[in-house]
Amino acid sequence: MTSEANRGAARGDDRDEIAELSAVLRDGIGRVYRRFRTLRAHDELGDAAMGVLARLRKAGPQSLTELSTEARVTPSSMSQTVNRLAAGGFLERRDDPDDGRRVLFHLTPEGRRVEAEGIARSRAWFEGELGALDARERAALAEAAGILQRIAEAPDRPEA
Amino acid sequence: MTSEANRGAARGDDRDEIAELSAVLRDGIGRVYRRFRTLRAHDELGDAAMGVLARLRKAGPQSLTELSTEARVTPSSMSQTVNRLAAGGFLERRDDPDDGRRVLFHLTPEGRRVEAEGIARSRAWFEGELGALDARERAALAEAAGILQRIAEAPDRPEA
DNA sequence: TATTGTTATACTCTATAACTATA
DNA sequence: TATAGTTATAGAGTATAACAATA
Repeated sequence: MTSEANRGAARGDDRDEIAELSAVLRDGIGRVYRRFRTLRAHDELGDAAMGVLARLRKAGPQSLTELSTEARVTPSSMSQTVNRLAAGGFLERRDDPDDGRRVLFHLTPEGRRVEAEGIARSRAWFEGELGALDARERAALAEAAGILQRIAEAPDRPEA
Repeated sequence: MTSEANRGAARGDDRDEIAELSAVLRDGIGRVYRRFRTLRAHDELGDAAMGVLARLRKAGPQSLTELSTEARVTPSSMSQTVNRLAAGGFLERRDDPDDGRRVLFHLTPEGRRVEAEGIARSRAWFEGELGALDARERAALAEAAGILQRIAEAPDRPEA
């Protein structure tokens, strides 16, 4: 457990520092996330729906399983999210020609449009705030972003 | 990364860097936030409810307006959240003796207990991940946390 | 009049359980 | 049997609108 020198330390005096960092970082993340959510215009799609559209734009047509895995929600939850999107005309179902069980979800032109425009407001706000920082602060955020993405994908820890 | 250290630059070549940082950071924040949410045990309170309990512990009894302002939700939303918490016995309403319109929400012993225990699972996971980082990475996260908290509280920008 | 708080109603997002269809 | 996807139902969280009580 306490073998490695650098990584996986978390022992002795580090523990207080880590607990403090955990609390502060979690608080900051929660605040910014909720701020994004509240900056959404009233006629815009919700965050789960927007996430699906963004995923389809970035990765092309996806199956339900792929979408639910990427978003870390159950297939059932994702099925309902894509139902709302399909009802609104933002995506289409198409049967996978190679596997009769699978369904591939494709962006419609309308879906592509709202994906491009949908995050404009909160993005303008966030970019404005980031632009007001100095280069050193932005560098810290850039490094933090990479670490957060990595942590978010980490498998559950067996938790000794 | 370009040279200068003047705040509020955000012009010329910086713009691409900021747009990229915005997208990546937002993605990382969203992923970690949702990960926190899904790590919640099924019998635990939701994130809005836990946020209220945490606020009451940290800041003492609060009015509805104070709670809703701090959480950036409408007073109506917060009223419903505290209703659920009161129904579960996690907090109590007490009339403000100095202002008949106000109600102060107090933690009950049970509320204090679940607040202390409730975040244990996701905190253990997060602290485990943070403990696996090296000191330089943790320093970047610590700086990022402070910046995020500051940004989250920034007033809306007039939108140039 | 302004502020504080509430209820009624509706939508998004999520989950578990039970189900169908295909591999 | 295993995998992919769906529907039914329920609960949390949020919002707007309409309201009551107090300052």
